[in-house]
Amino acid sequence: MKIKVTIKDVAKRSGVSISTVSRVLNNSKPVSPEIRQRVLEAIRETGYRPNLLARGLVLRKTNIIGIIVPDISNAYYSELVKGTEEISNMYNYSILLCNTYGELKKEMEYLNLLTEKQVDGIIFMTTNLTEEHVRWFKENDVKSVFVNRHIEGMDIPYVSIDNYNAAYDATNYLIELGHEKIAYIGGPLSDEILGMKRFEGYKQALYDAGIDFRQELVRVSKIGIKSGYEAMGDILDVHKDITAVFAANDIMAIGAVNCILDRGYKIPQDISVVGFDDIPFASIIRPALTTIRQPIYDIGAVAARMLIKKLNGEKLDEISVNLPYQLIERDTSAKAKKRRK
Amino acid sequence: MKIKVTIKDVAKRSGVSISTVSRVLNNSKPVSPEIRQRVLEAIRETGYRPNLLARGLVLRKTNIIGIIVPDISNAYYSELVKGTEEISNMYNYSILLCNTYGELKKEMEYLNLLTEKQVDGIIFMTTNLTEEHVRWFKENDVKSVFVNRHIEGMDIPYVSIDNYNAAYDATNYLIELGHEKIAYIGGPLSDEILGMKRFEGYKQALYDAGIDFRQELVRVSKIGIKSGYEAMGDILDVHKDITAVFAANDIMAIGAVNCILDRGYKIPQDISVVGFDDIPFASIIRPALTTIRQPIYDIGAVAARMLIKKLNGEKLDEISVNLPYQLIERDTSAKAKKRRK
DNA sequence: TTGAAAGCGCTAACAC
DNA sequence: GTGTTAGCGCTTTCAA
Repeated sequence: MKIKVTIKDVAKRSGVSISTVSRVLNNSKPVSPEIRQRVLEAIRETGYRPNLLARGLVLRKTNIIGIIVPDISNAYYSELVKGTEEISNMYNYSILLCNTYGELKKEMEYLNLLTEKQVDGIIFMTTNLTEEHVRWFKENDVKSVFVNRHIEGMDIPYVSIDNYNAAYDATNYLIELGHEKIAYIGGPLSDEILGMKRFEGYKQALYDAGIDFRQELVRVSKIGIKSGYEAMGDILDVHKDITAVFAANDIMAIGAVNCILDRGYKIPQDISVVGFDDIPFASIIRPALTTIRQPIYDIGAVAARMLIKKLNGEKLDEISVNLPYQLIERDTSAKAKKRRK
Repeated sequence: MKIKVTIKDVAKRSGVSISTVSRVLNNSKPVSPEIRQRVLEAIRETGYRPNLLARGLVLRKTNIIGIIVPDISNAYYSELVKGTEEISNMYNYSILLCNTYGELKKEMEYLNLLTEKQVDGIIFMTTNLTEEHVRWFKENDVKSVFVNRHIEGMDIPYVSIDNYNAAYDATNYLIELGHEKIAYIGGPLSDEILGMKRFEGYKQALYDAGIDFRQELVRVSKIGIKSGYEAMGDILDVHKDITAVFAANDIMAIGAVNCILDRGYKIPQDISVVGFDDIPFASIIRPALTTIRQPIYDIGAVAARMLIKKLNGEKLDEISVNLPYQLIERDTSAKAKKRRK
């Protein structure tokens, strides 16, 4: 076990005071060239590494950003975390990763833990923003940025996409292909985005096109391939004549695709499917999935950038950012066979 | 901006010394019930939260584990990180996430950064273990655990699976199905696992079955769906009569599957495909991929558990652990049409 | 059982 | 330009 070498050792070895060492370390004040040289040499010889913990204690700054996600093994979140990680690293911040399984209890624990660990800021993601969250963020003024969620009336920035309009566009795309019986598969209603926003976009598009909304054509369940599969099955059991389905995310959409295929229907000839997110696998599965592309990596990157600006006391141009989305036409969607009446 | 409340404030408010507060906080020494009560109350009233940074400085313990991965957006690594995160959290450790893109430079930077941040230990993953890594780990005695890689002659524990035998079994499975012309698609040779171990298992299985190894049937490239697709294409251009292919991981296998399908062959009737890893999407794509299942989550969990034992000074039962793997038969593999001679 | 004081490794006034 | 010193918020001797 080597003994840790500290700033004192470097000071002693180079025959200067610790403040001088600190100065060359941080370039915080001028130091004469010869002394700087001596110090640098001593650092090299001793293999000195500054203790960032100690520095953090006096500077009240850890250069650590906490990131709270429901499920890091979910392609959506891992891509997003990658974005935050890269940007953070660029600005000399590290990422403390917290996985919550979407459980409120864990989320609250992590929120508290992160503040105790003195992280400089928090990037927060949850599927279900509750009163308890709101209260916490009101009581604890930790610099934070939200992703995909938003607390009304608080100045916590957030980054997302316009889920309502994106869902509207996706549905409308199917309508323009001539589809009328368009099923909807979504997340639980407790989920503001996957349960509500996208559902509303779907309904509005139907409405604007003069198509009656029919509750029998929608299935809502927890998010997952299997639920997507089952939801599709439930609908197909009763409504064999649907010609299209819009799923609130790719995971559910892929489940739906598998179900449709397993039942012997052809995609897109018999049934068109449109997903949401454009996770990497959307383009890989066959048939490749038509979907709404979210700039997932960018969302993470922008969230990190906004947080860092906040940490630097810079003014944010906008408190909330909606990044552009895009409809990606691939192989699961086609014109409806029967003409629209 | 609220002013941070410190242990001093709590002490003042409850009319005791900071040492007493510290004692009730940590249960480190007996404190009389009345005083304990007073202190607890003061803590509640002030909303005091211990500063873990300061505690870490004196205890020389941050309860943070650094984890270094090539690509967090890769399903394999994100699942693995999930395993470490969960176990770490159970034992009161947090995860500092470092994404390297497999670049040596970034890996070294992170290694240094993590030690400066005083993490208690490091879980290290790389695709290509170099001399520089070895040197670093020799010079810095940071408690670490390796995943899937191993430094010969050092007592750094690692956890993995037996890649050689798993690849052997996968290949042998195809042989037993009657296949003889079995192509191999793998990672770069610089990659100890995806380039070497699995390749050798493949060759040995061929050898043991009396099948001549043919270099023309192997393609090696960087890891990715696209490379898998292209590698498969290259082979198919020349050798239209192969009846099976073993890919060194699922990503490449999925690329290969898509290529085979795009060229109008049927899977598994014309060509069987076996992958490696059993990433979540292996069971989702159609046809579902036959593959070797690695207990990915468990690998991460075990790595974390081992590291934490090390941090506690507990003796490890084994310095290196190979977790069990399993061949999962799904829909991309079937008996060869022509009988083996 | 409690308090005073030293010190973890560092930065930043403040003096010189 | 350089050194001395007072903390940052906490734990832990050491005395009382």
